[in-house]
Amino acid sequence: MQLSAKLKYAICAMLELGLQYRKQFVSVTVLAEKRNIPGPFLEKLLLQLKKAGLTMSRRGPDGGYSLAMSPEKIRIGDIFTAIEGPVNYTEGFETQESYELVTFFAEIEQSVREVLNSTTLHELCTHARKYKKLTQPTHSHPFFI
Amino acid sequence: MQLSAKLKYAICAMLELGLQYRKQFVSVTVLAEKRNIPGPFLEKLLLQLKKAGLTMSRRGPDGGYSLAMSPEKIRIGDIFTAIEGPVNYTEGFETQESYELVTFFAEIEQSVREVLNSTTLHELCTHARKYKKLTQPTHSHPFFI
DNA sequence: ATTATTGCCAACTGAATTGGTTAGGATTAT
DNA sequence: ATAATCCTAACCAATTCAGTTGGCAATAAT
Repeated sequence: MQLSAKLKYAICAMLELGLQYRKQFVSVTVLAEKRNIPGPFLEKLLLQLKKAGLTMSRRGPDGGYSLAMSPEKIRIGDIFTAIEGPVNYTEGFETQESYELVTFFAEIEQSVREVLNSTTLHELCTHARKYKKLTQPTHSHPFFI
Repeated sequence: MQLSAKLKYAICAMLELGLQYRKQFVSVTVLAEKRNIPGPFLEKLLLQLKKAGLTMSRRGPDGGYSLAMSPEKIRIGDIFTAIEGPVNYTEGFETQESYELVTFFAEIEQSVREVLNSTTLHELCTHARKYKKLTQPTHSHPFFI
């Protein structure tokens, strides 16, 4: 039971866009190289995220993608939903003489939703920045080379 | 983001076996008809559940499947794992220059595990019995036909 | 105006997975 | 013996996954 590559790529890309928020548009090529994602594939994902209202874009030189809103307003669950469709655990049980399970799985579904919606992209970015500081602490200053 | 038919079938079947626990072995055919699942397909699932140690079986006339242990000891997560493999949300992030996300998704993974492991098959059976009583309350006694 | 740079869009592809079926063999109660 | 059952392997069509290819549309800089 693993996450799809699609979803992982999407989350990586959104994280990177979150870290670059309000700086400039990031081109697909740069994003793809930075996070080691196949370019044309990432392109489709960013477009999908755009249609879901999570990213925006500009064409032409120095164009690229950016978040459509501040990282505080984007939850991990939003990315999930944009890529994999809405969480729906109950569908299908009705047809199998197992109505009992519908109400039950509705609860599990709700729990999963809460887990995915309990974290924003902003928190993920904070986590990532802290991580970066920990792993690359000695940023040598030009004077001390 | 839906559950696979496989998983739904497996849970329906396990629920039915839970309701019949300690009564008799239930044949694949009967189970399949009762829960409206394609027979040969269900057969494979029950075998898979057996290999995971959740069901046991007996061949020959009056043979069939039964739970390998009491419903109290079987968690929904166990059925998930038997069918879909272990929950693993972190794999793949290491290779994408996104180590930051590993620790993060390990937490989400843990939350999902807890949700799935917080309920036993026994509770599901209790829920189902209650549901049955509510929907089929007037079980007409032979004397009063 | 031209050109280079970007995003946008549709079609295609190979491999894997899903959701099954078919056919036959092994075991066991009667 | 035989009928009922599980066990095993092979097969199948359709869909999804994980991409690639190729061309069009917009835009900034010259």
